[in-house]
This record gives sequence, C-alpha cells and structure tokens, in this order.
Amino acid sequence: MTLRTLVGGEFQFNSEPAVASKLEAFTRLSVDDRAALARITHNTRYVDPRRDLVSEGDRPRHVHLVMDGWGARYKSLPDGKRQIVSIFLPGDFCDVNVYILRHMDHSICAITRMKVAMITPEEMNALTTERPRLTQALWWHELVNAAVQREWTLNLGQRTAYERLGHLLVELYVRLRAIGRANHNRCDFPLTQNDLADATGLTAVHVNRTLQELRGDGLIELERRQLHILDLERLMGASMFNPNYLHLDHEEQAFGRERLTSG
Amino acid sequence: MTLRTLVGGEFQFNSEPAVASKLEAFTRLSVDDRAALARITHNTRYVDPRRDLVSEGDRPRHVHLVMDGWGARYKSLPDGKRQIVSIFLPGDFCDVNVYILRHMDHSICAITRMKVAMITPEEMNALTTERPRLTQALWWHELVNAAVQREWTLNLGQRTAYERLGHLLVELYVRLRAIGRANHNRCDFPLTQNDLADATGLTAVHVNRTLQELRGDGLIELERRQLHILDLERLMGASMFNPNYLHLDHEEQAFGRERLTSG
DNA sequence: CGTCTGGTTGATACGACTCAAATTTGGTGG
DNA sequence: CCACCAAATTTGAGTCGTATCAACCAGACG
Repeated sequence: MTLRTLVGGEFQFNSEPAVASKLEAFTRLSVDDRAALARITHNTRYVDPRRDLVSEGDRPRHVHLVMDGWGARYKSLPDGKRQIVSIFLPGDFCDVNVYILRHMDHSICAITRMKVAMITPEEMNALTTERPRLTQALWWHELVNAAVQREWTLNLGQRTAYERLGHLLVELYVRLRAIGRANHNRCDFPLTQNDLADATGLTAVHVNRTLQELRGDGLIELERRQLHILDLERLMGASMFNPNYLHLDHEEQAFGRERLTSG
Repeated sequence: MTLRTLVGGEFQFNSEPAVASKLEAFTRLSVDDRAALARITHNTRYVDPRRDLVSEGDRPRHVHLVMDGWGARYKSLPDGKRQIVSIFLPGDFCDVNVYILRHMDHSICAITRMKVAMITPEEMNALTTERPRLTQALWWHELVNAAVQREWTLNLGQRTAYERLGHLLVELYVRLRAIGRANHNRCDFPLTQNDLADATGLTAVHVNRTLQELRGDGLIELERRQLHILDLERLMGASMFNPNYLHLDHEEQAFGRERLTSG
C-alpha cells in the first residue's frame, strides 16, 4: 500500500507553487516577487501524456514553465535513436530566453499530464527589469540546469549501467524533495523502463535487468509508478552521487527541510 | 606539409579578437560594444598546458574568457574516471555569471598554453546594464553552450564510437571556422588521443583504432596536431552531424564566410 | 643518451545489445 | 464484474562492441 493510494491523488507535501519552492532553494522571495511570479503564470495549458509540447525546428515563442506534472526534453537521430537529455519537474523553466534563438534544436514532451505556463518574451523582460532578486534566481536556475546537463554527460560517459540508473533515481528524488514533492525516501515516479532507457543510453531490456539488481541489493523498491529508496546513503555511494552539482547549498537554509542523507 | 608549418606559428586566418568574432555570429557589434569588450579583457593571465585554471570546489571569483588557446572543462569520479564535458576555444566564456554559485562543480584545465581574461562580477554587471546588445549576445552564447552540452549528451548516449569521434571532429572544426581559425577543412587540433577518450567516454586504445578506421575510410587525416577533413560532407553524414544546435543561423549573415559543406 | 609522453598493436574478457517470446498490468467497454 | 487489448515488464539465448591488459615503438626533451 503506497502513500499515494492513501491520499488518493497528488503526491504533494506542501501547497505552495512549485516555482516559488524551487527558486527559494536559492534565495528567499519577497511578497512582491511571489506576486510577480503569480502574474506571469496565469496563461496556462494542459498537455496530455506522451504528447509533444515543443518540436525540434519550431520557432520558439514563449518561455514554458512547468506548473505540474513531469516532462522530458529529447533529441532524435536520423537512424531513429532517441536520447532524453533532461527531465522537467514542477517548477522548472524550459529555457529562459529561448526566443533569442531562431529554431528549437530539440523537442519537449509530456511524461504525465502536464500543466504548463506560457510566458511571453515581454513578460520575461518586464520581470528581469523590475525584479532583480527574481532575475538573480533565474540565473541561478539556468546555471543549475547547465550543471545538471554536465552531470548527465558524466553519467553517460563514465558510469556503468548500474551506477547510471542509481544516479538518475537519486537525482530525481533529491530534486523532487527540494520542491516538497517527496519525503521519507518515497516519491511518484512516472518514468517507464523505456523512458529510463532513453535517458541513460541503455536498452529497455538492460534497464529491466539492472533495476532487478538494484532491487536485489536492497537499494530500491519501484512499482506502480512509485519509487521507494530503501537506503539512500548506500544508493548514493553505489552510484557515486555527489549533490554538489544541484547547488542547493546557497543560503544558510541549505537542505533546510531535511538533511540530505537522513529521513 | 601542413599550413601551420608554412606560416610557422599561430593558425589564425583573421586578426580580430576571437570574442568579437564569436559573438558576431549572432549579431553585428557596434564600435562601442567592441570597445566595451576590449575594456573588460584587459586583465589577462597565461595558463600552461595541462594546468588547472579552476578546480572543483573553488569559490568562483571571476568570469573567465578564453582569449587564445584551447581548454577543457572536466569532472572526475571518486574511482578515478574522468569525463571532459566541454572544450573551450578562443572567444568562449567559461560560465557567464558563475559567481552566483557558491562552489564550482567541475574543473577547467588548459589543453594548450592558454591566454584568459579575468572579468570581475562588477565589470560583468556594468556590461549588462550599459550594453543591451552585448547582453543579448551573452545570452545567445549561454544558450548555445547549453545546446552543445545537450548534443554531447546525445553523442555519448546514442552514437557508436565511430560516429562519436566523427561528430566531435566536425563540431570542433565548425566552431573553429566560425571564429576564423579554420579553413579549407583544416585546423589546429591539439587534443591527444587520451583527451579524445576522456571526451567521448571511450578508452584511448579504442580511440586509436577508431581514428584508424576514419582514416582508412578516407574521411580525415590527423597528425602532428593538425586535422584535415578530407570529405566534410561524408563525415557529417557518417556521424549524423546536424549543425542546427550551434545556432549559427541567426542573422542573414548565416555562415557568411563560407557555406557549411563547401570549401 | 635515458626517460617520458603519446601512439600503435595483439590477445582476451565482459558488459550491454539483439531478437524473440512470454507474462503482467492497466485501461476500456460490454 | 468480466473480456479484451495495448502497453509495459520480464525472461532466455546468442552476439558484438568496447574494455582490459600487456607490450612495443617513435619522437621530444633534458
């Protein structure tokens, strides 16, 4: 019996908007900052699971902000291969300032049903001229995104299948916890084994066998779209997970809600 | 006999500073913009080959800008494995705005002897408040960096050794050409086979054999730190190289100097 | 000269892939 | 509530790409 079935729906531990939750990992926001965030997230839309929100080649018109649900950024090759290059969680911006570019070089799809805010370039510009604190927070957001992308490069280049998968699970758990959507080593986990394969550069078959190894070693439980990390510390060790690249240590409030390897 | 030995030194086709060259792939700069760039690049320093310029864990104090030479950003794992996650060429900034972060999550080293400008946060701030065009260009620079990082993720996740190496060679050639440091399918190429291994997630032995395949297929010549791409179009095809992610198509001047697959 | 770094070669091992099929799960409609 | 179907997961057998280990060679350097 999982927590999710007990509460019967959204697996959410705090009710504040995920964006604010995410940016506050960097700096405390003022009432006005929060109001400004609320203002630009009024124009929203829903995307069905497995549907593209943005396609490679599109001309970018908005900055997208994930309000709820999971998404993925992916690139495809002419021979049909596909690589998921990032996972979007609630509170994530999909490329601040994309509209500077002529064409998208990748696609973005929904993993679960997703609620996204569509922010115009004008709204973004207004934000960055009027709200320096938020602007700083957006820069932090982009720097962290870049750091995550580098860590994925390292993950694909140097870690074994076992380590890669373990690392990805820990990263997603820690990121979810930072926005109040995970706790006690449990979280929603809507990625299929196929998605995991596309994200780790493995085949689905090998992902399946490797997950069984992780289960067999007593590190995780994963079923019915719920992840339970049985021993976070050991899983971090086994996957050589070092949380520094998430840069959650900015103000004194670092890991404020919970220490990283406890709870 | 290579061009380099003929000119006896720097393999450079134009004399304007690489930064300006690079940013002008995005937008034409005014005289004042160029002056502002020149002003912030006065404080320079030299780094010897194979020396670290920045180390993981450091507190960032400056924005670094590569004036000349090649560098690499890399991450290491506790088991000793190492992944090069980016290559820096002349004109590249190493993380606009890094100083927002507490600690570096990676290291940066010189590949060749490198000349770098050290820019203070104050200088960067002045630039972004006084020179909107340059600020826009810096955003473009960062968006392109992010796109390159995603392409590397794709490269490591989905391409074979042969494709991976081919792709990397083409990328570096195209990037060099965009700053006027390559032409006629030739360029300086100071990376060792060890470096290539660290960048592609392969072993040096396998890089060696794969380069021999590329040579055997009549695609490249590579010796004495000089790369000659014998058939760019075929190499691009063989490595599934699509230049869209470099976003060199901004203004009408796209690929102004030379069409991408000719010359 | 000897030493070192970078490049090359050969033999062998193994991690991950491929192909193919069976089983389970979740959703849908009767 | 059950029958049905598609999607997701699981299992097995055989193959292949890349790693590993161990030499050896060439040129650069002090």
